[in-house]
Amino acid sequence: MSALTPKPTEKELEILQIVWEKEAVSVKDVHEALGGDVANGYTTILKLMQIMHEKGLVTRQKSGKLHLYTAVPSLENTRQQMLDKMISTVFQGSAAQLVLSALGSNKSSKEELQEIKKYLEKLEGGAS
Amino acid sequence: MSALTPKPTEKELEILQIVWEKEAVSVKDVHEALGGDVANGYTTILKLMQIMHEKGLVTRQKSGKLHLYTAVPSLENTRQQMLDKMISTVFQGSAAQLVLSALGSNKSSKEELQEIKKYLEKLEGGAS
DNA sequence: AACCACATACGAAAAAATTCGTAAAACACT
DNA sequence: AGTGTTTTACGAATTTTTTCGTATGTGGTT
Repeated sequence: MSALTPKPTEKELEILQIVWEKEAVSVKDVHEALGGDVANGYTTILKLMQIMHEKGLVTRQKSGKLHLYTAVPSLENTRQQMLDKMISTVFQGSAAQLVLSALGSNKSSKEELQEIKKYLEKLEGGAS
Repeated sequence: MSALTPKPTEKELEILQIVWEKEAVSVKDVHEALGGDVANGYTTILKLMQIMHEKGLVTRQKSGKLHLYTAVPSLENTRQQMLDKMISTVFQGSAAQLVLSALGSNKSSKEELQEIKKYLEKLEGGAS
């Protein structure tokens, strides 16, 4: 087991998205990526990122006069955590049901469906 | 456009789970299903359900001295909404990626994987 | 060093979500 | 009608999350 990071709040997740995309980002980067002052005040984003730092959701390092932030939890882990929770809360614990629902909305291309099928076949070869 | 129900909060979602399972439930039912007083005070659940009623997440009808609650948003719609949001926030908009993640970590049974495969084949016949 | 632009720190307010104590109402039974 | 039990109503406190104003710091330029 590792020292887990707390579950990000909704706004924190928005910020993490940007941080994941770009590896190391300034507050300004995030603020702009989220739509600038129209959407959020600069100090609002700053404060959020400071809190995220306190919580251990991001690390940061000085670069000149500004801070560059990096995500601590990986995108994959976060995805997994969120999926698990969703599966247990609205899919009766069945990952398969979630998959069927996700496929059902018809947002995947033929190529993607192919890829999924290939992956399924790979799975069938190995684990239970 | 229809008058949508607001997005349920986390606790509200816990309650909705019970309501979905049982069609029409009393506060007592929900309270017990969620673990009784150990987990939540009775009036806490009651209050939450009253708020959900105000918000339009549930309807209710009197039955003797108590109220029986029914969910307004369907389980399917809620699932879809939650999936869509999750896909857009942590899966770069790709349902296929979500599917791969959900299959990857997990223990879906061989039978479930088969079912998914079958469904995929059905999909390939139709949509793009 | 004085100034300016930009970045951070801090504190506190506002908003949202959760919890619960207390009182009133509804029904059942005597 | 009176008493007891269950259920609801209401108000308020608490906690969590989000927002932002103001002050302070930092580095570059003159």
